[in-house]
Amino acid sequence: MNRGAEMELKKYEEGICFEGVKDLDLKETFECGQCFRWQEDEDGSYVGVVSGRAVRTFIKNGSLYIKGGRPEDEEFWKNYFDFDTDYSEIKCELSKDDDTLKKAIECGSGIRILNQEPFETTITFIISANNRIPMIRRSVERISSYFGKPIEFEGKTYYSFPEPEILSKLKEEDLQKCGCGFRSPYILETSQRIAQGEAVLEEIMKMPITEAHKELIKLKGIGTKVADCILLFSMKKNEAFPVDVWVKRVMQYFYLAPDVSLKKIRDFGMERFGQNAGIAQEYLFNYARINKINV
DNA sequence: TCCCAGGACTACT
DNA sequence: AGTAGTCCTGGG
Repeated sequence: MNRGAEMELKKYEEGICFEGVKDLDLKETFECGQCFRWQEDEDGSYVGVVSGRAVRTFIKNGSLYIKGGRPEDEEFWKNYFDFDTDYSEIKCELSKDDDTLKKAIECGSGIRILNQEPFETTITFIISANNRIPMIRRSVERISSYFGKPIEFEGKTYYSFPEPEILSKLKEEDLQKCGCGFRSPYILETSQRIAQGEAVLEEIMKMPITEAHKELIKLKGIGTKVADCILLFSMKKNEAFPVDVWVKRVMQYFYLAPDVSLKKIRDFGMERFGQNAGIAQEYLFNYARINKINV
């Protein structure tokens, strides 16, 4: 599973650069619904803010360039892009005896699961409930620019996603201004519980998935699906299988009956795809959206 | 004007 | 345990 030895840090004056990256397509990875703060530029590069770091990323000749990335952050970015996981091997395993996944993987072979910051991921996916991607992006951007810390990069000002302590002190109307709607009180209450240490995401992250999931859904605004997203996208739980409407459709279409419950789909996905359920879910999700699969 | 969208909550059987 | 009705918001 570890191909970190193949990865090398190439000298690059304006930032850092990883040579020989495999199984990575920035568009597929940044626009598959797991993250909401990367913005594509005209030249195809992406600018984003990750854990307080504003950078520009692009791939050239098989190398990933992170303009603005600091050399001392090599491990941070290696972890963020999940470079210690061998996606080729996982794709091979998932394709075996599964024609649906084989096709789905061909449609999004450059998708990687990013390792994101737990608190930002938690709030972001509370916002995702019954919401569309452009609206989620807009709310997260507003929360950051109104309440985050400014970061200068390439002559422009970007903003970090605010800490729990900051969000916990806001008023409901502050979040309404960000377009959070009925989720505003959920964001506030969950931020307060985290800021006060009643819920410790770093501790939840260490728990086995079942226990961690149980802890997460105790928080306001977090149900089964949102908890699974937090586990998969920020807590290294690749066995999590978030079932949203697209995954529901693709699973009902290819694997199950058209009327099975969300819980059954989740159980089936985790059972069938095991340790790689979350990665399988991303390929299937992407495939369902591209092909507008409906049951 | 009505309807729905990448769910969760609450209040019911 | 499992299921309806309701919820901000904005785009079709």
